[in-house]
Amino acid sequence: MKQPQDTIAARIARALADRIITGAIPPGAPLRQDHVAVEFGASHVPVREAFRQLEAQGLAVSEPRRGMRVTSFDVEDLREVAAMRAALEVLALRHAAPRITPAVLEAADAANRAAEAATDVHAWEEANRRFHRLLLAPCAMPRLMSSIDSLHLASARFLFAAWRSQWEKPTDQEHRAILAALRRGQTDLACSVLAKHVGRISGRSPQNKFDKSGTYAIIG
Amino acid sequence: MKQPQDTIAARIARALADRIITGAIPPGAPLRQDHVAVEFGASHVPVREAFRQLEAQGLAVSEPRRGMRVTSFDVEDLREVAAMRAALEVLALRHAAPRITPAVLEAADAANRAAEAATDVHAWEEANRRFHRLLLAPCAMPRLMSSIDSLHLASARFLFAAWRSQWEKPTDQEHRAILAALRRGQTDLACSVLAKHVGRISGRSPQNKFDKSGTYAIIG
DNA sequence: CTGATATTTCCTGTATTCAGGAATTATGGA
DNA sequence: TCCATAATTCCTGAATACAGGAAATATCAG
Repeated sequence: MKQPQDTIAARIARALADRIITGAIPPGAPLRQDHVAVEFGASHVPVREAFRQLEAQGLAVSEPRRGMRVTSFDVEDLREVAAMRAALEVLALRHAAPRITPAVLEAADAANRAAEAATDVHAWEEANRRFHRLLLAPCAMPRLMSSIDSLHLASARFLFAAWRSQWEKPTDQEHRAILAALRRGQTDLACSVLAKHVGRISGRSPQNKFDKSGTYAIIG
Repeated sequence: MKQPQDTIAARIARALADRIITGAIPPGAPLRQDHVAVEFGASHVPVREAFRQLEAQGLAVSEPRRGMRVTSFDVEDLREVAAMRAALEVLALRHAAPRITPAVLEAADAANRAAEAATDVHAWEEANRRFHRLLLAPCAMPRLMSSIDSLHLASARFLFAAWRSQWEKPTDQEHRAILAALRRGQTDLACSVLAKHVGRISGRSPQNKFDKSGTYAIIG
């Protein structure tokens, strides 16, 4: 259960990150270190380190002498994340394309089928993220992949916030188009489809469910 | 001297980050928390938090149960940083261009003149970074700007590592071309010049001064 | 010289305590 | 009554002391 090469701070950070992403801890909520410490049966030192990790992931902000607070977001943030994802994922795909093997394409296809078979938003998100990551990872650029992962985290927050109650599964026709282009070696086409596809996420969520103040306005 | 709204951990992180970027602490060097603590007259708790901040900036890596270590880098990392900068700075400029005022252009011009008047690499780097930041900041995308800042940090590390001893000042002709294009409202031209300009940094450093193992191979 | 063991070093985490700032509540004056 | 000021309380930031454990180093026997 508990890996020895896994620090308590890292475990707390993962648990809190998951709650923030899924919306279990809402945007704007304060994170009180003593409260978290007793919940995880730890002292405040690893808790503070976990807070720093959340801060690095953009999931929380520290207001000195006033504690940590879960970050808020609005449609503008979603658009920004989408634009950054488009730019960076296209860059990654361009470098990855020559190194993508048939095995990778097959795995990505499987991930896409898993997404289309998903029955809830959580499973769909996991499969969708896996699809993107499989195609981009061959670029072998660790810093770039880490940035993309962080953006996917933010995207997932929006997804869960907007589509918690009712959620209609998208068809992911574009995923298939990307795979088809890659199979034919049409890197440019794959990149342009990917850019459009990622750009679409900022239009796919129901904007009226976010208010403009940046605070939480969710959802039945 | 000491701002009250400034935590000890943040001060330690800034001081260490500066040393790492300038090369005062070389790549691969271990960061021992107790040594840092006594040097700054602090306990190990804020030091560990500072380490996390360095980790978030990509300046150090934590090997669990073995301590922190300053990250190494090689030409491949430089190319990756350059490619990411090109992608993200073009994105930022495209959003910033319609909001750039004559005052911003004037300030950028001043920064460029300061760069050309710089007598040492440190002053040049500061002015160069200011030039880029002035033109991009009007995009009003905080996450994007923070990513670009982080990439500039990494770029500066390469710059200081490669050009510590002898350093010939570049002419920054391209900076002027970007400004001219922006003054004429030619956003596309400005973006393409910027992309080429940023891409050039990966060819401008003397590659032979980096070895392939990723360790430090610098410089008189 | 080699390999196993012992020692040391230092990272990770706990518990306790305290100082200082922020927010809230209580108090007093107009 | 209402507003401004003062007191209290809460919580973060930080220090100190200490324990457990892993890794590196030194030591010693064969």
